[in-house]
Amino acid sequence: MASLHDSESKNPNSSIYSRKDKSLGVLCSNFLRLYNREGVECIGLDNAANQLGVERRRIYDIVNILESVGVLTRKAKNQYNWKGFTAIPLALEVLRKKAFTDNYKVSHYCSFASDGTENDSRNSFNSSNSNIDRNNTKSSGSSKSENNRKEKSLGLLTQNFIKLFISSNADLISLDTAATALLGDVHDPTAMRTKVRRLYDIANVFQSMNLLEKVRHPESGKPAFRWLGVKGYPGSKASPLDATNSKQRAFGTDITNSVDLKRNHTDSVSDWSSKDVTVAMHGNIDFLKVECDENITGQRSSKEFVFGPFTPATAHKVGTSGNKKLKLDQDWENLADIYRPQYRNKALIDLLGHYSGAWKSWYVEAAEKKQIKSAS
DNA sequence: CGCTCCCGCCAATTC
DNA sequence: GAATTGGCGGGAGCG
Repeated sequence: MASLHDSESKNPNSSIYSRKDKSLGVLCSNFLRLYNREGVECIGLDNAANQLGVERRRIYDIVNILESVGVLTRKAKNQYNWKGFTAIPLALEVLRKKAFTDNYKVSHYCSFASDGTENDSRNSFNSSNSNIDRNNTKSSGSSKSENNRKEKSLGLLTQNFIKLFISSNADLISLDTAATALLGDVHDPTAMRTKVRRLYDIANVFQSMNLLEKVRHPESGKPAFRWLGVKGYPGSKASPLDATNSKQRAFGTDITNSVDLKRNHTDSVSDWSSKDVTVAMHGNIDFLKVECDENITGQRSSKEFVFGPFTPATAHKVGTSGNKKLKLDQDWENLADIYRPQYRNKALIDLLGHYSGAWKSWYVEAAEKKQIKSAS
């Protein structure tokens, strides 16, 4: 039904081109919509670029950001594994811990209380290694920072940006502030501009995922961002924007049982991730069904799971659980081909808005699942 | 006119 | 040495 194929006439010359239609945020939404559905496990960059109708370069942006929050993981050249949103909590939890371990002194930066305490030129923030899974610190010899490239990667920046939020008690952070903090010192206007540009990119995709919210700062009136993290709206038990059809499965069983009005920024993440999620993840596996067959142990039986609102409108039921995943890849490609979203497609845009809303309501729903349950 | 941030050049990395 | 990745910032769109 209301699918998004380009039903209308082909609309030859896309009349109204808007820069916005090409934003990373929109692209991210499309990307998510395209891959966040059951059965998806591997993503080919070429395919993605084609389906989404953008150059490869943009895919890298999206993928890098998504990877830094666990939604994807690199599998091989041109290949990524889809982990899904269920992986976000854990990723955030890890970040939170890391942030503490590394002892981010964000507040320090946020308040602009500068004092030249750091001992070296460019500072800590970036260099705070991200994932040193390699315990063998080959820090031998030159600390020359040859790995400069890596340190400046979008992925790392993304994680640091997040850390900034979850490890500080600042509710609102402007990109300038963030950039300043992330840059450590460096009073270089050029570096600053570049950093801010990147932050805009990140902020856009996070906004599309509803992890971040852009608001106007009360006084200054300047734009700033608020970290929503995994629990969308804290205090507001508010009205789920039109609970997009009831079909949505309320997210596993008990995932968010602690949501509530914690309203404490510091653990906004843990609310969703730490305890509950952990439990949920171990508790009912079927809850996270997106994974790669490779290492799957086999039975996990039925229960096709659809993650929240991004449920494909026309999803074909996998029904018989999955052994057929082998050729799923192929099917997927074909199927995707049919859709072929186009930015110019007005209908698509609308639809995306719809999904965005759905995603939002999903949060609310998760937060109130208890009530919902008793609602009957 | 200043905030956003798309676009794609081209260097670093990886096959 | 070709193909992938992806930093980077010019400069255009938009409010």
